[in-house]
Amino acid sequence: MSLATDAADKPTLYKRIRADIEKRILTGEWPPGHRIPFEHELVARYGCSRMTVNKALSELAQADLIERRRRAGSFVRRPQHLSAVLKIADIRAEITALGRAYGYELIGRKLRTATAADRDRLGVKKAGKVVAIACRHSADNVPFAVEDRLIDLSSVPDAATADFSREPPGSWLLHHVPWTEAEHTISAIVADDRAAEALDIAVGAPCLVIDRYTWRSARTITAVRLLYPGDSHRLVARFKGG
Amino acid sequence: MSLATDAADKPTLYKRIRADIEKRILTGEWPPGHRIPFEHELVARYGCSRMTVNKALSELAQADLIERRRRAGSFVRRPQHLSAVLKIADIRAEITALGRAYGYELIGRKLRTATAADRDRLGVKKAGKVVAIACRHSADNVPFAVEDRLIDLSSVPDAATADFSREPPGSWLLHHVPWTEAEHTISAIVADDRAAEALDIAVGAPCLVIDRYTWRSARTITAVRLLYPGDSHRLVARFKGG
DNA sequence: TTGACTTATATGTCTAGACATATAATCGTG
DNA sequence: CACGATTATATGTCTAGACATATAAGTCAA
Repeated sequence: MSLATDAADKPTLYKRIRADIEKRILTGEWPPGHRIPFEHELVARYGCSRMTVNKALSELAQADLIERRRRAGSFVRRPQHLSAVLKIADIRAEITALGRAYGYELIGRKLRTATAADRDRLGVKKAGKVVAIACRHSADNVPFAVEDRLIDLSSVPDAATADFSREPPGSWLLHHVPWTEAEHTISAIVADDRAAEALDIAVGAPCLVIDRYTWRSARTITAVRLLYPGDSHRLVARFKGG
Repeated sequence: MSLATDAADKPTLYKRIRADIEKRILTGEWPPGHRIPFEHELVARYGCSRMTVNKALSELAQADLIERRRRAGSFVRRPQHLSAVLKIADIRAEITALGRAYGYELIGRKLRTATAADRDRLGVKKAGKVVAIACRHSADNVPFAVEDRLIDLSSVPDAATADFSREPPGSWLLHHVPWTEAEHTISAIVADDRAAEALDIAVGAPCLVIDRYTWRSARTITAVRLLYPGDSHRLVARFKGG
């Protein structure tokens, strides 16, 4: 019987507070920039202790839905563009799932102290050790993608001794290192001599480029550039919306 | 004077507890499946109250780094698969959000009975009416993307009379038609004569292509192809792991 | 052996306080 | 008016308890 507002079942109080606020943000009732009620106001409204509303607000802040500023209050954060779920699986899994034979070839692997370019690419300031890896993935013996990767050893010490001659670094990392944030940048280029040779395509042919950066908290794990032949490969994202 | 482990500066206690645990997980000292110390053990180790370690563990759980089970304890989670939220905003909103001047130009608009090619593109069998739209988006008066769109009028009758000379069809649809499913296909091509002229780039220059199909229930709403200059435009997707 | 019941226990939620800290607003002074 | 010092206040962190709840593990009967 849904007679009352929504105290029907019985989620815990802080979850209800969180859900209430979340709903108002998502429906646009509280637009970006809107100041949500102060903790003491919510305490009064829900008749609970401050720690309870604090927990609700802290979780909303952790989820980037709101921003909290001392002395000023808590505010609805800006973004909320049209968002979609894009699944970019581990390449080995992707090819295997397509029912094609996966091939992997390690082209090069170097362990070095981070150069200025490496630090710039990883977005770190201190010069620690890194592993640079170049490799090629193929499907049914046809080049599928070339990979150029940098792994920060201060974040992933085990990568120094991992055997990447048989297991692709992407798969290895996925199974050994949890990540909290990542960023993909997708762009297009035309193949230069080196790319053309590695992918067995013509110089000047279009290539799809995916630059992926992965972090654990604020710490960089790895930066990878994947080059796909653009006319044969397609990145498909299917998702549900609202 | 970094003599101790890392109590040098002074993050709050619960953050230090969280960081300590996180580090052990990252280094592999506590592999997936490992049971981390019970709250009361951490309370003893850090000499604090249970709420403090609870906050640290709760955040690690919210970040999916650990899994907490009543009566059993807290366990290191297996690293998650790579599935991500890709944000592809409405182009007008995207450019505006960048703080650049949005420009829009309708190149052509045709209302016609669906041709075989149209039906194929929309994935429909019956020959209904469609609107074909070609337009160009610019940022600070520089071509940003060209759009080639087909709208199924049997799904969106209002589109027949909508004024697309001022409002881009993407924004119009986003605000008038709810969608339930969409699919993006991203690929790379080199510019042909027509694309080169529209985007003001050289013939043979790389272009990023996004083909987007949108449905409501099983009904096609629209199919659109967006062409971006590949060397200047980047599609950025930032997301949280899970 | 299997299933049902009981118990012990780790986490989940909550309270009513406390002090710390960053900072928006205000006040004073040059 | 400009600028530095002061103050008020909202959030940040923490405590020492409490009771709730799910469930692993043990117990006992069929």
